[in-house]
Amino acid sequence: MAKIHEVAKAAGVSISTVSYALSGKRTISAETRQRIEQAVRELDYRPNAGARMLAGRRTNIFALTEPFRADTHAPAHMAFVLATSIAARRFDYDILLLTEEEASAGMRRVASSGLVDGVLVLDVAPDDERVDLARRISLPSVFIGVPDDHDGLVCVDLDFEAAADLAVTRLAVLGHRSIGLVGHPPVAYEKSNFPPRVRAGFERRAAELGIAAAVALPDQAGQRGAGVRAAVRDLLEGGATALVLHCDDSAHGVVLDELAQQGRAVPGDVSIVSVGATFDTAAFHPPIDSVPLVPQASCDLAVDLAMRLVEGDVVAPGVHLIEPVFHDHGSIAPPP
Amino acid sequence: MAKIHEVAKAAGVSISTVSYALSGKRTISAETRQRIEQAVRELDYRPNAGARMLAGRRTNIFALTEPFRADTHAPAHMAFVLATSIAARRFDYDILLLTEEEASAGMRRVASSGLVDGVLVLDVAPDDERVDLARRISLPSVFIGVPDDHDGLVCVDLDFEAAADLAVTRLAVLGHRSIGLVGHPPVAYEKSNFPPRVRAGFERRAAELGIAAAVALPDQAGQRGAGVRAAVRDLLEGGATALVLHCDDSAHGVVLDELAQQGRAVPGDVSIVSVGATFDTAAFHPPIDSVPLVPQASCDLAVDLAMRLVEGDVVAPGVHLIEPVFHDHGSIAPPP
DNA sequence: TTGAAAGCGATACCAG
DNA sequence: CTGGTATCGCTTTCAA
Repeated sequence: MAKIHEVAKAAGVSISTVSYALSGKRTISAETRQRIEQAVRELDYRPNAGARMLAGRRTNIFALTEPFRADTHAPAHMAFVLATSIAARRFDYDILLLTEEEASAGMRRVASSGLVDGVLVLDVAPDDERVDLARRISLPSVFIGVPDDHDGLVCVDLDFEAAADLAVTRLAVLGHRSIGLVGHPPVAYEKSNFPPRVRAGFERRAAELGIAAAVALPDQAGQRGAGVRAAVRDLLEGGATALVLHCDDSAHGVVLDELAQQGRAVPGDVSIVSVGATFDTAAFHPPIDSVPLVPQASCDLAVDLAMRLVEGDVVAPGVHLIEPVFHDHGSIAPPP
Repeated sequence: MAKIHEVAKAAGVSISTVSYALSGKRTISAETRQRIEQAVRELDYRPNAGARMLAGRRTNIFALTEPFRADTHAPAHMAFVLATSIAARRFDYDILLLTEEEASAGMRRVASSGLVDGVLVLDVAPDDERVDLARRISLPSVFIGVPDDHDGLVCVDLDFEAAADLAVTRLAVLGHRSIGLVGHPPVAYEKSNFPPRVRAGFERRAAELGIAAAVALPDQAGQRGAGVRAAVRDLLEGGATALVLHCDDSAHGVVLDELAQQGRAVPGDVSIVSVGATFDTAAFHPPIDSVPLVPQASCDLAVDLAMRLVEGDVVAPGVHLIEPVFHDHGSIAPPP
């Protein structure tokens, strides 16, 4: 709990010199800087957060709003929270949590109390009420995800269309002429933003390449993945030699299990590519090729943009798309 | 972004009166209070967080340290984070997230920078490194969970022994004389704190009542819950007429599925009670009686204690146990 | 390259 | 019951 005053005295300089030495906002002679750094170390000095917030223009805190919705997938969500925190720490920023009701009311609160420098918006819904709020408050905000109405907002997301495109292209290059998509349950195509984008990219690219494209949106409510199993059978009977998966963790497992039960080898008989997964597709047996949604990539970019906004730099509003990357784990091959 | 000065002017009083009116630390005439409250509302005034931290003795922020361990169960963890946040808001406190490496280093950092008033420790391991840290820093801290060495620390947790005791007692009252425990995988009994406590409570109470008690700690690595299924078969063949479950979500499902396959009815042929679950056991088919671990209960108590510590009140160090509650969903009955 | 001093916006003590 | 004001610890402008 040493104060800047004590550091200054110990180093034999003024407090303003200490402040500048620490912030680096003014050139300090190497010698002086040495003495100050040593004093800081010896006293284990850390600037008082409150004083810094009051005197400076920065709080060094970002709010993270995350309404835990009923359909929120906990592991994926946790990965994003973690990634955000890691990204923020790289700029010496902390994360303040705004959950549930507070996800909206809290945005107002922290904005007018000057508790944070900006807001990171997680778990974005198509008709998210935080869209209006973000426009109303004076704080910079960055959405991790894309609401339907995002005029003037800064959003970050994986380029899901390009991801599906990439998956289809890789399969086409190997010679596949008929590909199936195992998607989320139908409801996800109304309540979420990205499933339709995957589907669109899938269908568009297939059309461009003159490839047969079939889509199955199995309901996952069935026992033991009955819906998913039926979807797989339908797609294969329809002539598909490859499957693109855009579904959750367990559905991936069910697909592999169904193929195994049918005695079809991966990738010998059927090729598989996962799109937009946040879990580790290499952990399956066999490992599955993937064009993943990488939380750290999204959150790094989001925090970068938030920092720029805090600095007062101009940031183009709109959706900042992250380029998809293909991860090869050996689950695709030419069709039999 | 109105300031206290403007509120004072608008209400025709001094700033100290405004401050006292808001904090309630001094009696204000009803009339004056009215005018101030109106001014506050009209200007949408909120005290500046930085100024408050600097001038007052409080930051109104708690740090929440949560190292996302490899074996952290995401949904349960999320429930605790959420519950902590809700509990804190009731005292007008916010939650600052300290994740991963920062879970420890961050404790030091926020302590010496005066960013928070206290630390809530989540996801506690038996040999948690944050134990030493908590003793070293000057901030109040409350552990949600119990480390092996908790001398002088304030900890909060469900009374797992009493929970198992309660489950056994209920079954004994109905006439069961042989009960089986389906537990976590063996490794959990070394790496976690509470599984042994459930086991101990289970065995002790059974011994007291002269009831046969068998324990199975199935490995969950097997395909389709093979380990859990084998455990259920063993216990029933051993004569058990009731099962106490202390295992994860999916293992619960497997137990029910195995019983169904064996053609045994619940609770007609076999009674079942879940102990220490954080998920909704009433959602199974059939619904399962439960002595749950309720995140909100733990976190409410933890925040209560943290508040008392912040206020300077004396809080008895040691483990503050939460009394278990039995939730009846109709899955227990007299033995056949 | 460095120092002195004016705030930042509340809280809470000392008066009245 | 209400007001004036010292104070919190730092950042940053103005001077040297």
